Amino acid sequence: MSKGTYYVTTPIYYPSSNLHIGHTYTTVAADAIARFKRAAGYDVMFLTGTDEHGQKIQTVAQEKGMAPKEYLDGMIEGIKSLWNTMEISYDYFIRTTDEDHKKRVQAIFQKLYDKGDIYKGEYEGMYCTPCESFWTESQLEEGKCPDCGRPVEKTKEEAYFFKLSKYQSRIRDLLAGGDFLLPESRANEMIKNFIDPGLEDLCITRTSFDWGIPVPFDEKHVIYVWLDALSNYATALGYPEETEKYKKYWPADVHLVGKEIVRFHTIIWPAMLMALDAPLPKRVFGHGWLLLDGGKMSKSKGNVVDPVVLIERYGVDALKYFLLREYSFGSDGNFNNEVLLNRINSDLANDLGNLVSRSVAMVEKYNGGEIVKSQAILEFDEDLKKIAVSTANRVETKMEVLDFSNALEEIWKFVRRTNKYIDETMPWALAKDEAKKAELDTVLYNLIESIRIISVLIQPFMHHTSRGIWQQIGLDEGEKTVWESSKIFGLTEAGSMVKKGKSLFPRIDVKKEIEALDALAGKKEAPKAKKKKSKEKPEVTIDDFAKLDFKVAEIVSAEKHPDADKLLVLQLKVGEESRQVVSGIAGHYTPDNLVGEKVILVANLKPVKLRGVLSQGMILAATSGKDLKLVSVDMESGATVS
RNA sequence: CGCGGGGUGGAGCAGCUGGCAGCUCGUCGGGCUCAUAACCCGGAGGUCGCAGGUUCGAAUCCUGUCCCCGCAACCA
Repeated sequence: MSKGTYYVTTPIYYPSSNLHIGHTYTTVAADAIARFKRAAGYDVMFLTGTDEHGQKIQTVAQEKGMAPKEYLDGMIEGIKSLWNTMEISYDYFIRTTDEDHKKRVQAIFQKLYDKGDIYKGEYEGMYCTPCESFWTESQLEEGKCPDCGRPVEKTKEEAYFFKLSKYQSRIRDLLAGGDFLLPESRANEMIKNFIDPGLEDLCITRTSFDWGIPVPFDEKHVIYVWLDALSNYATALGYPEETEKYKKYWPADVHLVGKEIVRFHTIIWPAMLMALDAPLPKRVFGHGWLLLDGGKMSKSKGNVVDPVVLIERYGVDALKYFLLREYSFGSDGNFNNEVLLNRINSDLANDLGNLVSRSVAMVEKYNGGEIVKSQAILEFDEDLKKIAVSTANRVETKMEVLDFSNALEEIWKFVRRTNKYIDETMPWALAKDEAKKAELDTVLYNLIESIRIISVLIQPFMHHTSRGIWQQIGLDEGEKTVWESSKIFGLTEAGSMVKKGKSLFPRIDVKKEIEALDALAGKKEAPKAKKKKSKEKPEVTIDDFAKLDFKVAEIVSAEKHPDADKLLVLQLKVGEESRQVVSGIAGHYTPDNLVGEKVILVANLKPVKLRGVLSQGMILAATSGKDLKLVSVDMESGATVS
């Protein structure tokens, strides 16, 4: 009976804080695929889980005064309960702290090492001694440790490397080749940005923290994120053991990932598998982000949308429908409450909910709730039936390429067609004429049958609603609710009884709800703002301060830096002395209106070259959000400031 | 000339393997009264960022140009 197997995954999420709507988005999409494929007769494996190692987890747990595992157990309980609430039909939930995962990662590491694709080398990075942390150049904030604000030093440590470079040309072929990575534009991005400039071997272990899986033969090293995390897709099936499950489901049919981690899934992960001589996943889909007011959602901006609030108010199915219907899966989309509420009202309340409500009401009113089959045929029937039985095929076509939005749109075309059928046949008019009883019966039958088909079609996306509909139209889950039954018109049995129930989707007062949601968001932001202040810099003594030499300087001339957008090159006069300073204020000041300005210079800062131009010191400016103003003072050039 | 995405009726988007410019919301007018003030029909509204080119024909292909947004770089 089974058409074959289908293995779909979400990324494993990093539980350093609560999940937001972006995580929900990926997971809801994966769930829809899983349910759709199951309905279509596949033996489906749907995997999700959490990535639980790394320094950040260790730190967060420490801040809360907990052991990492204790902290994680709480977080994972929360995540599982969220997926539970959302009726996410995952088959397995992997945690990278699972003992069997750890064992398997070690086995993979060993295998790669034996093969010669892992070697010992030296990792060079910026090290903050007090925090015992390595940082990459880009993680540094103003050249200082992003955690404590203290200076870092370039330091080397022993580490293991994976020979990523060895697989460069094979990876390039893979990405250039076709539909391994969708949407296609992302493949170009990978090739041009990362592969063509040359892949570097990947550092895969650390000694600077210990919350991770130890290297099997060298315990002071722990395996760093990628080898550990990416392996989950295979270890969840038992790999590297050739278990039944592994043989059955590997390779994965699709990895769903957000665009920010496409790189790891389409370069590092395939390279690892190549090194292991394991089959590659068939496809990686890099979906877009949900943006908030046009910007990226981030915890630091405090603009994260909490799915739980939305579910409590509008229900799981409404949120799922919205996420899948509103956005093109491959591109970024703008999230906002008004769009959400309007979509719920128009598609779910007005079109679908109201269709069920009015149809069931008519069967009750005109036929005492009983569905009667009659021989009468109306001129509108044929068109309705044609659309009814052909919608499933169109949905299948769209789902094949993960086009959720248009898959749902196809179903809704049918929903609207059914609403139109009511207007065309005017059952209330037929009901007034005894002679038209047979026609009325046909109309009511066709309505309920159409609703049955709709309920089957929406099952992969909103199975809760499907059940609600079955209750109202007197249908039991069974052969009349399986996917294939949506391709046949006429399965509803004569004599079955309908019963009006609660509204499937009550209409929402958009204006009121937006106010309510804003109020909720407002309350939540207040405590968040306080938290941010904890990021103040450490206390200093007057001696520390006295080390700095501040002077008033006059800007003599200013021009744009030849090779940088955001930099201006300033010539300053400090008393009798001249200085050249490069400053990152091009976004806020034009060279012209700077000349003659008197600003404050940090005069004894070590000179550096910025994009090739010498900078002897820095000038002070105040910033708030996107605003920036130079600190200026009306004092003679050369005056000291303290 | 770092990489990439985008600029289509009031809003949000689709179309982009070239062939009368489409969808949802909003708006205006009409119909209906079974239904969750819902449903159905119709109208108004776009020189598809701008300028060239290829073509019988371009939103769709090519060239140039302007603007927006990510990433990268850089912000002493």
